Amino acid sequence: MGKKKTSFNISMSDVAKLAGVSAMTVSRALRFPDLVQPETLKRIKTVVDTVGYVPNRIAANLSSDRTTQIALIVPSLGNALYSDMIQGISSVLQPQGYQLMVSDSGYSEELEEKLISAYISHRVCGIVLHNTQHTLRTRQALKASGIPCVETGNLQSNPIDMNVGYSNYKAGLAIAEHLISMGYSRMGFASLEVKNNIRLRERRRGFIAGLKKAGLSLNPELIVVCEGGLKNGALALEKILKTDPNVQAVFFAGDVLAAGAIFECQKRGIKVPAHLAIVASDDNDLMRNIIPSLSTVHFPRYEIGVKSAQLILERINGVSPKHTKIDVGFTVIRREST
Amino acid sequence: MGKKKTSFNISMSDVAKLAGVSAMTVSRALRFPDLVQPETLKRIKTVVDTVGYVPNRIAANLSSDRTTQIALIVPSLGNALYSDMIQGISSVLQPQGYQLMVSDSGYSEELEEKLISAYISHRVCGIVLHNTQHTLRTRQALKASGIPCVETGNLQSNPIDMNVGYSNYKAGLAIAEHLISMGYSRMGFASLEVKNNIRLRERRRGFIAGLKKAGLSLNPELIVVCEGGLKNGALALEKILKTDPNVQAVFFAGDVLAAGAIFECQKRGIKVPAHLAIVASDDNDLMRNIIPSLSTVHFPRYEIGVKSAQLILERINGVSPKHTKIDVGFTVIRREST
DNA sequence: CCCACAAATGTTACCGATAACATTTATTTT
DNA sequence: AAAATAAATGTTATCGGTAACATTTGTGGG
Repeated sequence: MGKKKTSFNISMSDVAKLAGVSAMTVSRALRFPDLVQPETLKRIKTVVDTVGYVPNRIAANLSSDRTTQIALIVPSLGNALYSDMIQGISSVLQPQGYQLMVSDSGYSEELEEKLISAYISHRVCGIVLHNTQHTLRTRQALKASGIPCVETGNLQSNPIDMNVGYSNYKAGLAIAEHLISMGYSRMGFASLEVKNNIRLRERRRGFIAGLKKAGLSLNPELIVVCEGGLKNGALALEKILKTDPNVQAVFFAGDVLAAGAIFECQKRGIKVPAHLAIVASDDNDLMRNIIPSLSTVHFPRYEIGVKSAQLILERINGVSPKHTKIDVGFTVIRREST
Repeated sequence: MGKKKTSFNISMSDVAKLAGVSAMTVSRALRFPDLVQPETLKRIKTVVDTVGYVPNRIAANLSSDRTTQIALIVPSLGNALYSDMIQGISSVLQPQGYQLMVSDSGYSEELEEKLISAYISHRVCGIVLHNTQHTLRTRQALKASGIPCVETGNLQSNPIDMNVGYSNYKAGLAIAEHLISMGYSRMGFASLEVKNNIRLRERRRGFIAGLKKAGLSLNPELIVVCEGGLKNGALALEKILKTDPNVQAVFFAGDVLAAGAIFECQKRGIKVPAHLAIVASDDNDLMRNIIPSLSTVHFPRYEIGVKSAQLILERINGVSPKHTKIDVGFTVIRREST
């Protein structure tokens, strides 16, 4: 067992002794003060404060077989996108006394598997996975664990458990329709590598479908794949213009790329949208304020966070949520760039 | 005790029974495979895999009185700045089998206190606090807990425990020197509210000191305080120009503000740096790629993360770090905006 | 003044792992 | 081959709380 000389910590029974009560009464005093006589309560609180007792939640968790920790895994904390969702989750969890733990999978399915395994091992009471792909073993382990799990972002056809998000396909389609309605017909598309990235694939698929619906097609050479970063947005634009100098509108499926493209246009003196229209697919502060401001698709990320947290809490409280797959939709916002 | 009907989980002794060994051997098989005979090991592993056993780390933590979780609290996850540091921390922790848990204090000392209290309660084995102020009780609780703690960002005169960062004062001073060396003398300064924000206060103090050293002074009316966001950077610039249309250079102590100012200059047709020079104080992708690209101070955030994690691991391993206060320095990077 | 019943507190067993020590089995030394 | 040493596994007590049940104390009704 843990016979350790370390731990010069005060335990609950130490507090109990000092207050002249049993450990159980201390436990009650801390969790259900109403069940303890006011004077006893006061005595206990005094002891707790003076000795600086901090309950050992590990022991509590083990004994009660429940925790108040909820895990969130995002592909990269470097992307401020997730911030809104985190705020949304926290806004629900915080008041209920649950803690959120955030991890970064670095876009790696293997790392994600490790993280999730660790979280299951820690018996977290809920898991939120944002826009990630999962290994088969991850899916199985999560299902077997019975831990409430929400996948956010792209709406899945076969979610592990619950799903809150939007249809990237429809978003792509809506972008196409928007550009078409503005009178553009000669289009380009740029994004990060779509392999292993459902949401980008879906957006692209939707975009192409939207064009087709209007009798237009997308020249395959104008479908550009590039690395992330502002620089690469510029490079993607360059590539597209080289392939077809007469392209009228480009959909950058990624906010950073679009911003990079805008900067490149500034450099080259290309007027946006007079010479070239540009749309991005994630709304943020930069999209709104860059010059020209960028037309984008806006996803209600805060709401996604709220809904996800609510679903998990319902599950924890033994309620079966009516809907375990929630489409929060999106909005196409037209700004100066189209 | 926790006599609960829930938990239809497989425990270690279940695995032991199935494998025909004692629980202790299973425990060893999982943690020190070398101590277990190969065939026994194989038998155990087979059982583990087939029943999908996931060790209960809560129990392990309680028994061994140690955890492998390290907490990081940042003021806002909305700021991508922290990402580099997080990567740095993870790069050290990951290979050693430690997990990082990130929380957002929302710039609130009270929330931070709660979070830290929860982390102490969870007996995390290390805590990293980035650029936050702390309540007295937080400081006391942390000290009493004995948990290794690193404050990152601004170098403190009286850290709670350990400290990895840079001098914001020196950074401000360096910015002043840079601008002076470029021949500017009529300066402005803009930042978020400095109250409760040591690092901004320090940068400003350094900046003013740098000017004074060169016999220059900063018109107090040209010290502007504003809210965050691109928009407000623009507003701050507007305010400064209104107060003194002949100002030559403005130091925006905050990357987002500086970018907002650049956009405003574009809008107004103000040539940067010909008409007005602009410097920012945190380097990132946007600073590098915005047009004109922004001169900034670059802080080695990844390295801060690495160093912090190393310090904590040394402590955990019983090594007393030689230096518990590390100055990682910074670099002034001149780009097109000055 | 006794009994029923609620309020306040205590007792006990145990959550699921592990450290320390004990025991058995295999291997080597003299 | 007996003794000494190492390798492999088992036994026991326990980490610090909590659920369930037991007990004591307090209250009101008849």
